[in-house]
Amino acid sequence: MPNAGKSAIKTTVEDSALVERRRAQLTRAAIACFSERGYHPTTIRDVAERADVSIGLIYQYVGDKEDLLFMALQEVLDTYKRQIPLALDGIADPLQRFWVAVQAYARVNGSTVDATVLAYRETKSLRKDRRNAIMQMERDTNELIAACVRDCIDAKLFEAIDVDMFVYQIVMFCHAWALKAWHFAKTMDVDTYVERGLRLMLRGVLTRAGTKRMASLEAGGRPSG
Amino acid sequence: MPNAGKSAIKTTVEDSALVERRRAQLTRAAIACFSERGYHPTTIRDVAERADVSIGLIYQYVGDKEDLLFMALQEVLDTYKRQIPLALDGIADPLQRFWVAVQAYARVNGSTVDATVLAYRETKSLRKDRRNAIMQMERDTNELIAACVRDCIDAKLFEAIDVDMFVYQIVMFCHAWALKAWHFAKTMDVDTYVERGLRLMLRGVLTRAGTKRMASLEAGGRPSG
Amino acid sequence: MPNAGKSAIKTTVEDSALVERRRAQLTRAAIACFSERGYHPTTIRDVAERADVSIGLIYQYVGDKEDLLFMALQEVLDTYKRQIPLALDGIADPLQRFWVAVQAYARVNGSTVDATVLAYRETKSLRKDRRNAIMQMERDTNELIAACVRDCIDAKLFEAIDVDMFVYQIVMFCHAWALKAWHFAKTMDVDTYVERGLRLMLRGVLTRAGTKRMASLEAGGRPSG
Amino acid sequence: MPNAGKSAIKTTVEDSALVERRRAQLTRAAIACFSERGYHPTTIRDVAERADVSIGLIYQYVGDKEDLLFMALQEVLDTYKRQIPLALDGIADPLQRFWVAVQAYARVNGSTVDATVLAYRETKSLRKDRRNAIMQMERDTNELIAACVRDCIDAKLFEAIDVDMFVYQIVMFCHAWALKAWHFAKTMDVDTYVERGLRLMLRGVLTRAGTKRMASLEAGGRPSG
DNA sequence: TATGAATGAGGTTTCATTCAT
DNA sequence: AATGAATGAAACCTCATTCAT
Repeated sequence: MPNAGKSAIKTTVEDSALVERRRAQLTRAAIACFSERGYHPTTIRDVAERADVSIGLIYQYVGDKEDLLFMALQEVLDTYKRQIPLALDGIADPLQRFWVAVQAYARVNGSTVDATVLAYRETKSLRKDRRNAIMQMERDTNELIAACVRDCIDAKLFEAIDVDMFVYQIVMFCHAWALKAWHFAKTMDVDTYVERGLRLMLRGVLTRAGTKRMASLEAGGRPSG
Repeated sequence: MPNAGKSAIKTTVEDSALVERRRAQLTRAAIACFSERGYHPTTIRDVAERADVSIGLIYQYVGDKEDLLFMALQEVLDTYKRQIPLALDGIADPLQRFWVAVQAYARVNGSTVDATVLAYRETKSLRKDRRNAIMQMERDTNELIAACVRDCIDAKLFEAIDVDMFVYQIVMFCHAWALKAWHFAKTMDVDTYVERGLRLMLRGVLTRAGTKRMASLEAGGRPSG
Repeated sequence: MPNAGKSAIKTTVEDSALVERRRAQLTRAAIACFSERGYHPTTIRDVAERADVSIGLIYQYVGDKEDLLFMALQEVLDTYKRQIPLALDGIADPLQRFWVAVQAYARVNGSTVDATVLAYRETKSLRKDRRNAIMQMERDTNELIAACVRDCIDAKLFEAIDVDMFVYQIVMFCHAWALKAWHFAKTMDVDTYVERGLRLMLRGVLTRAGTKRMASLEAGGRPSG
Repeated sequence: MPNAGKSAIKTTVEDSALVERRRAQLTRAAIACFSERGYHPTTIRDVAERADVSIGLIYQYVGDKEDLLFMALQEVLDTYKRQIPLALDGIADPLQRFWVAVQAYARVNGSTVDATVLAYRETKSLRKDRRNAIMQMERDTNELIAACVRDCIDAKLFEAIDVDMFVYQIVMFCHAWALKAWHFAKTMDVDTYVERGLRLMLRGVLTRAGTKRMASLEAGGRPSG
């Protein structure tokens, strides 16, 4: 069940299916606009035009402009929470699960570079309670990866490393693709980025067993793009 | 020489020492305001009050509000460029130089968390040419660290790793301290953060010689606070 | 025949009994809303919710928002025109008729303080022709009292006073109960107010015969609450 | 010292003489606009144009639109508090003082009919605390007249009547000139109105001594326009 | 050089009214 | 006949910028 925080936002419309649909429409438009120009410079009129609705309509589904930002950020964070489990589905090997999870994370990043940057830029523009809600969603996502790391350690594929720190390094590494797109995007694609990056990060993390397993996975073909 | 971009910004004042002094004053105020509330929500009046000058005065040293942002971001980026060489001064051992450089970088971060976040949030609010100038400053700083890495490789203390990727991982790791302060700052201080983080990142990077050298450095006492 | 101004208001509904019923329902809601918050701050939605109908329905019985105000004010003024004759029914003595008429007037006031204030506040919000219609209704009501006064003069119970002025003083006195409710309502009820006020106003108006008649009425018991 | 309540209103302008002057200018414009069309239908632009200033300027001397209303109502009420003492200056005879006070009250009314109506219509549009402040000002003014009444009673010129009630009847009588201008203004001027009205109201209030004094005053010429 | 009052374009938000269902 | 989602004009208010002193 995505969108746990849908609760708070005001609407004057009663048909809840319609509310769902319109909100999705507005969220899409908001992400596009905010990503392009930033939250503050974007006007409600911009969002209305992008969503191809009237200005008035927006205020039937949303209390104020900040709600649009909240919806946008929720959607961005939610995408991770949806995509990672999806990518993991059916995969059993811990090392492969780890790799696939990171790859999924980075791919979401890669496909929505602007949205990721948006999350970095504008989370602070939210009221405190909403900022906390967004941060909790981020923690939830990180936990998906942390679980994979712990499984690798339990399976003796990873050394007994500092999990929290390692997860954050991985997450930051993924975000870096978006945040420093102007540096990386010119020279490689996301999958190459993940490949090169993980290879570097795993050097000191894989056990001997882990290294072997990795080799066999590569022989069998790691899931690529 | 700080303020490489001195060129562009308009002023009606002729005494260039005065311009220098006022600009520094305004930059300080701007960094404080923008860090606190963000660029767009901050008003010129806010900056004027923080700098304890009149609104009119600002426009004698600055063409428009964006100039203040540019000056602020320049100053933030400049701090790295000043602090890292300062910290390296007098140190010869490549491994120690590397460590000290990263530490200096992270410490600047730690002492100006808000300013670092500011750079992430608001660089996009600049006009293209200025955005490029800021990004170039970031590349220059990264190069300071890259040089240390290459020296370590040349000295056979580091394996022949992917330098560019490694530097970015380190830089992102440092920034993470500011960007994810809400996660880390509760549980440790910057130096501990650097310690734990680098230890993890260096696991697969140090050569056998590098590992030994590291041990001896630790015995002799790594530079602390 | 209430609703003399039935003419003007637009409707798309043909069943005239239904129109009557719905209009009454809307008028009640409008009086309540407008009294509470004033005409302009009240929204059509407010009225719709109070009347427990949809917004769209309102526009099937009413041309625009101003119609609601007109209906509301008509209803308020109409109440006087209905209540005074009702109270006078069966009473023959001129002095008692006068007293009862004033009392009835004041009681309507007392029971609908907000509505009376509404009439004072918002009559000006009407278009000229409607404003005139409302003022005519007020004159009609005043005439009901003026007739009582003239009867008292003809019966030598009142001196030959300035009738017009006297009627206005009485009417204003009654309205004052509503307009200055914050002053009077704390210390007495309407009937006491009328009692104290009329006693004062009649001091110089009653003839010797009038004074005697008053005394005998009081002995026999004036109609109270 | 008029305008005890000037305190609360926000301004960004420091020169307090200028604030005083601008506020007076805005208040004049506000009274004119609000009287003409009512508070809600009047736009800030209307006031700005009437005062011949920019919209922005208004918000340097006033926090919001409601402040304009408050200032306007204060000014209206203040006029009474200034004019009555002015008219009483130098007059000693209690009966004449009473007459002159009522006359002054009614004249203010007469010269600012719209403003008086404004006070009736729009006091409710104020926030509670300000509404109270305005009502207190009204009570203060009433007290000026009440004092005259009490002096007349003490001097045995008035019977020992219900002072509070009498004062309210007089005040309402004066207001009626404005509130029912459409009725009275056609047939007489204010002074005639006061003359006819007071003559009626005083019939039962004057003592025998009071009646004599009144006659002698009239012989000597009551203060007219 | 320094000040701060003045300007007005433009942003967010509301709400009377319409109209397809 | 009844509903309520959709519209968009127009209101309030902010704030970057100017300019007379």
